[in-house]
Amino acid sequence: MSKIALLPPFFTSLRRYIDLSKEEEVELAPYLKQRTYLKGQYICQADDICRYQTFIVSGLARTFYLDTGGVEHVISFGMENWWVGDLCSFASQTPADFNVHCLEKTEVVQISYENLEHLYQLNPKMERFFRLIIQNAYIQSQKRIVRNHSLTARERFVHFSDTYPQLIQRVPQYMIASYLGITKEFLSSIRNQIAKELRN
Amino acid sequence: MSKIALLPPFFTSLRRYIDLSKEEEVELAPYLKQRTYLKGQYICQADDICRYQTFIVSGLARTFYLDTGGVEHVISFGMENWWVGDLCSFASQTPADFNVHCLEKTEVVQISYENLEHLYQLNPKMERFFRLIIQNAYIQSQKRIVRNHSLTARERFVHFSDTYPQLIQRVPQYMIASYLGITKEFLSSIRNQIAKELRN
DNA sequence: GCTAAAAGTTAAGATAGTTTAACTTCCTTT
DNA sequence: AAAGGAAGTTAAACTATCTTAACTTTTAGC
Repeated sequence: MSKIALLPPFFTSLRRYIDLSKEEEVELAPYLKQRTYLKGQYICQADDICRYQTFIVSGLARTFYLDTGGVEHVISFGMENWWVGDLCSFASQTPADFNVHCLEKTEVVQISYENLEHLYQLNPKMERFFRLIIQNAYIQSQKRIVRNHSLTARERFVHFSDTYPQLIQRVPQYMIASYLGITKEFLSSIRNQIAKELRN
Repeated sequence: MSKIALLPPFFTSLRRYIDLSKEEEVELAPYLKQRTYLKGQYICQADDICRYQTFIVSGLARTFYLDTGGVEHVISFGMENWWVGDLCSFASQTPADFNVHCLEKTEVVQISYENLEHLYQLNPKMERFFRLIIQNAYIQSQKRIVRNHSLTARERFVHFSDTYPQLIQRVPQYMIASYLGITKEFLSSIRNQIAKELRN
């Protein structure tokens, strides 16, 4: 049992960007796969080919890679209503650099490479939808580069806390440090410093 | 006089991603604008609304922004066959954060916001084309975040030199330093160090 | 060609962030 | 309830990078 219907929230998310009739939903549905990952499982692993674009209905995942020294670098978190996956690997169907790792039980809707290419042909609205989704992701990515250039570690942490207050609760601190590009020790000292200032 | 036809290289670039018949080219042409910017001119200025997606046929531009302290941060360079513009401003038709500044005389093909939305309706291939262009830009942007996290300043400079050897010649060093997220003085000392090592 | 402005260099002193390592707290599992 | 491991903290020593400032070289306008 336990597999509830994940398609309604998925279609709700589509409808934020494109108009979709009930008939079109029915047409798309056969190309979509519902799945539940347990805490600790991987949606995508480095060196495998990323076979799916994955929409998170509930739960939480992080995308990270291992550098040549074996150190983990978190490059993003994905939660409700976000898409995750190694887009480079998916688009070219070549081995992934990134791992997508569930930090909680995570329910998803997935589209395989073949099905997505098929859907693009079937309904041009899908092309528009992903153009818009990826466009937003790209804009956010540029803004992150800007922040990395012009903010201090402390300012980046404050921005992160303000932007994703839920994540501060749900994600271990050392992963947030990695996402911000600093060590866990330094993040700890930043938090300590902020806490001290609040006391005064 | 001087305005040569910029559309052929533009269509050649489109054809790398989508099939386009001669008739379709003719159909698109009225929505495209050719323009030449002189060295030093701005394709887009912060606080203005970015009205065009701009394809560079020849020349060179940089995208930069001014932080709250008035310091310039170069976020990208654009040369032949690249698209430039403040995508965030363009997509939402709100004031831009970025400036796009020509470092050389730059010949471009531009599409206005209204015309692009029209073209998306007119021919769904355009939606596909921009989905692919933006997808590549996003993948590159993610890779840049990865490099910023895991490489030293020196390694980032070496990667830049290897990837864009032409730009090393064409772009003032202080702009490259800014792009790499370091000071011009530090880049100077990195180059000095590399030159010394080569002599041994 | 001359001159001023822009770009690049050098070096000393300052600092944000890292490293190491020892310690504490908090979860899990049994 | 005890034990072991994962996560988080603290602090000292260290390093990559920045800041400042004086200097040199290159570029561009007259």
